[in-house]
Amino acid sequence: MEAAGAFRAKLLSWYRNVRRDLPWRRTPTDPYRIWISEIMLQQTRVAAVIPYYERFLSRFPNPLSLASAPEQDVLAHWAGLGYYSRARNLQKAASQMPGGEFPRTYDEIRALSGIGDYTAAAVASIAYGLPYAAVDGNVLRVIARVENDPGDIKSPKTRARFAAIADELLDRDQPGDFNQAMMELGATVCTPKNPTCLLCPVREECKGFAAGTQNQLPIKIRDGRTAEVHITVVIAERDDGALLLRPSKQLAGFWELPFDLAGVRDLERVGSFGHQITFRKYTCDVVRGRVGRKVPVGTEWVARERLAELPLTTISKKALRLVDR
DNA sequence: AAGGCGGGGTA
DNA sequence: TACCCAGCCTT
Repeated sequence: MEAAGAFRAKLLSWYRNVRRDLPWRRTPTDPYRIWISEIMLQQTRVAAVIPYYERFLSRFPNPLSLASAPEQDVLAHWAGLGYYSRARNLQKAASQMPGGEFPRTYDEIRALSGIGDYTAAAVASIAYGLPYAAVDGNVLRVIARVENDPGDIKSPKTRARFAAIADELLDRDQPGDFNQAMMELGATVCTPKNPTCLLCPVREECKGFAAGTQNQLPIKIRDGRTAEVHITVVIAERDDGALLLRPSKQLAGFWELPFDLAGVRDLERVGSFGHQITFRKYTCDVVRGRVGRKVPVGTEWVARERLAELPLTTISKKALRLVDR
């Protein structure tokens, strides 16, 4: 099975077994109720939301009742949840629905006040089965680990890359369950600290687990601070002198020695060095090893003669300098 | 691209 | 204490 297919199948099967019984999961086709739950869940834990959810919905059961209520009344039902602009936007959005009819397309949903990319995708996929990947903090973390991608998740570039990956992984036949499964995984297994990888349904397709880097992912660079990243650079040389390389994800157009690579045999430690680039401080261990007849995905053998013509990243050059070539 | 917006749980 | 959380909006 294709890699994304295996990932989907395992994740969804796991989700059906372990999914928590949450109030909003009992009315999965009601866009209004899903919307309310998604807004409440923004930056707010499930446990904190539950008591508010039922209370709010019995007082404001549909868009019309919400739109016509006094703002004070809406705020009173929100008091304690925080981020009160959410409540104001909720009411504003309700008044943006003609006749109290909840919009039926992603673009219309996305245009409502207080709804961004994440919430629009969540509501569209869960309530209507539309194929949009919902990418929240959980999903960013899961993808960083599954892909073993050290990109800074604060940067729009990285987010765009992760969103594209989420879109590829998405199960287009059951996008709602898939999105919830990704978030459930992030919330219960692939947690920020001490993820329980031994209980993870997609451990075998996780490059971060294979490389042992899951605990330092995702990378989140903070203001004025540098993130320390530890990588293991692999030098694999073929008998004819060809070197195992891959295109760099960070530095488009450049090639690099693979690092944090699974499935390398006969490891021999070569040395280590430090490298600082913008806000990232790398500690690089360098190893020499052998790979199987089939090279790891994304890598390829590059003949010695071609090496001089290729732009190599500085980290790769420093690593190669450590061996006698 | 950066800052503001709440409150609570967790290591 | 610091981080983190089913983010979004404004500047």
